[in-house]
Amino acid sequence: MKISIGIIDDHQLFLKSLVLMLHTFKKYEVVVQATNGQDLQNKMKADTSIPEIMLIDVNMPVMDGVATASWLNQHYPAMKLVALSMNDTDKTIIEMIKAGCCAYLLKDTHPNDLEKALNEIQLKGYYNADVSNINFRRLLNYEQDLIKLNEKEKTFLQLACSDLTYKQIAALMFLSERTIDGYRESLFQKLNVQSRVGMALEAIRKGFVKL
Amino acid sequence: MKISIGIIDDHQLFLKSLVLMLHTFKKYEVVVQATNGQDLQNKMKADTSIPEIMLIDVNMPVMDGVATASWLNQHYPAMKLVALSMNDTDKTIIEMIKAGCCAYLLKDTHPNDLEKALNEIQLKGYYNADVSNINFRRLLNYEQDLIKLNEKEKTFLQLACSDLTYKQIAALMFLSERTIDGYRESLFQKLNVQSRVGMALEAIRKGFVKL
DNA sequence: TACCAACAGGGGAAATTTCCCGTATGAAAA
DNA sequence: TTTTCATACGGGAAATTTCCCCTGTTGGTA
Repeated sequence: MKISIGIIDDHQLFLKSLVLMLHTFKKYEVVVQATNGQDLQNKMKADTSIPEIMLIDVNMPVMDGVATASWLNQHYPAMKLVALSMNDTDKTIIEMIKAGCCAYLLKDTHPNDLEKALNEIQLKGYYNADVSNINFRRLLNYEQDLIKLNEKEKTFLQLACSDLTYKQIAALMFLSERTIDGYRESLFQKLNVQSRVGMALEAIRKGFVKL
Repeated sequence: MKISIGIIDDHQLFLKSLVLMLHTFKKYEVVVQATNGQDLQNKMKADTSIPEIMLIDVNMPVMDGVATASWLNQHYPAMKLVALSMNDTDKTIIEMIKAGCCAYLLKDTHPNDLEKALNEIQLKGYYNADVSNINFRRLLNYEQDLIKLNEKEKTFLQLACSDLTYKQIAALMFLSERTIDGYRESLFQKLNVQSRVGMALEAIRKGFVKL
């Protein structure tokens, strides 16, 4: 009896290629393919075949990796979720783990390592990726230097990443310039920067603000 | 006689999977695989098998897609170069074409389309990707709104994307604050922004400065 | 030779950002 | 009930950014 696998990735070429690759691993069989979380939900409804292991790409349109992993974790708690990503700098690593993934693999891992990882997941229920691949120190330190922002701060940060002056931002948020000043100071401290430019850049790096 | 193909992609999993996929296309055969331009150069030196078509990933460490395509175009002018990328918003599309690529494919194209594209490239020497896949308007307008920066401006822009003050930047560039002021004004105009924050953000969006 | 375009720089001023100081209010905790 | 804490706000000032106007040099080029 082969072990059933599901794959979710928005890149058709990668998705289909990976399916081919998994078929060369004699023990495994791909039973579900989807290009995003939404797509998967539809296919899981229609099709009754529930894979034992699900490979999930982190970056996807429509319904991303974290949301998909959370959903799967809730509806199919027994399913082993594996996150697939391009770059380990991504702050979503920890979020994928929190969302219920038992393994994290980079797309530049060797096929042999993928097979090994799958075996280990099947056997032990989890897989610790190669230390050389993922920056574990960052991962472990992540929680403690995880910066928490409240809604107002997030709104302010979003608006600060633009050509707007603080006065304009204050007007948009229906707050006094002084109050905005307080948020700025708080963000400077949390992000460890000395200027608005630094703040904007750091906001993007940390993923608080997109593009 | 099969048509020989080369593939360059830093993601092992994708690379190897793609090789498998190409082997399912009966007419094609992968003769060279590399994880970046540098790697390819070494392999091309050692190995005498020169592929007719080369698939090149745009985003790679060490030696990126554009540099690799240029090098191949110079040293193997007869080789048909195909750019592979994740996102069509990338400004490197036009650069890949300029570097000598005769086709541009997104990684979320369907395998069937890849095969069609390869056939067409083999036949006609080039391939026009599906209009629905690539934003051609952007591509066509690209040249005219391509922003040209001289070296000093690039250096300044890079330094401006930080916590540094203009005074500090001036010192680092061995220029007067007034001169820096001129560069700032020039960049504001070219990037169509009103503030340093906007400039930094736009610099990142346009790819002049890496995150 | 005179003109033009580019680059480098100076003085000054208004707008904005950054950083002090301190106050008030309401909710939660001691 | 007093204390603590988070949030909202104000005045003022220094630093920085932004925007004017104007000078000089250099290297083509008409």
